[in-house]
Amino acid sequence: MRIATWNVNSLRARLDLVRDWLVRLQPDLVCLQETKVVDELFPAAVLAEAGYRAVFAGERTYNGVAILSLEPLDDVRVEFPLAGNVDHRLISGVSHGIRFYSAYFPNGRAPDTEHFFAKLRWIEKLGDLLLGPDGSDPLPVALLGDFNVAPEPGDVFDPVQMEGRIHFTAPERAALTALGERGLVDAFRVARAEPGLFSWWDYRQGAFRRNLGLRIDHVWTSPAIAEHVKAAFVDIDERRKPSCSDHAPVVVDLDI
DNA sequence: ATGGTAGGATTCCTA
Repeated sequence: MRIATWNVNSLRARLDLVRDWLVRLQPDLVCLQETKVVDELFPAAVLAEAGYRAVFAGERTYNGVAILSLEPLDDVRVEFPLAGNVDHRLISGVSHGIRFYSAYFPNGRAPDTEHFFAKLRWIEKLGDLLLGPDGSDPLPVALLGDFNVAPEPGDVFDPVQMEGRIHFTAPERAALTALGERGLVDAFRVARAEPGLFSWWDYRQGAFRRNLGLRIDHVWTSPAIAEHVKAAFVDIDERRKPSCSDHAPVVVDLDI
């Protein structure tokens, strides 16, 4: 089974790239973030032509998540981890006996702002939602998405320069560590231990050309699923193309 | 320290 996550930064702006990528890579399931489209305008027909079903939860201009799959998903849920926040950042469905989540974590904007603390709370509440207060979900879980956090020094272009900046602060990394300790494994890292495997580069300042990237897009799974990881890669070619997203797809191959 | 590029709905907001 090939699974992937891709923050497309507007699905309609990226539709040709996404469709061509699906046809070429043939993933079984793809989690998208920042679709930036209301459900009424979701381009389901174009994706269906490429052979993919879609479930989605979007809004105007911002946020928006979807899961594309070759096989239909069961028991689809649209959820809002943080009470009072209606950003469309989380959708899930069941396939192959696994609950797959497409998640768009809050950006946080800048350390020690209200948005930053809301990000930390959102991550904590996501853990409650995925794994329950006692870490018990009846199904194994796969959490794919734009986590907006680089967990380790090898996940940022310069850990000294980045230390304490948004995406690489101690509280953000601690929030991810706590989430993992509830029963999730970085499945990408099962196959790929080396530093510098970035998934996002800012559009500005020639960041991609200079490889000033971060690994903030992740595939985390229950331990029983992580045992089945056979390969993983960032499809960096998608970041070189005209009119590309600022994120590249992250792909994990499982022998299930 | 600041601002830089991109997308989307409209002269700014978010990332």
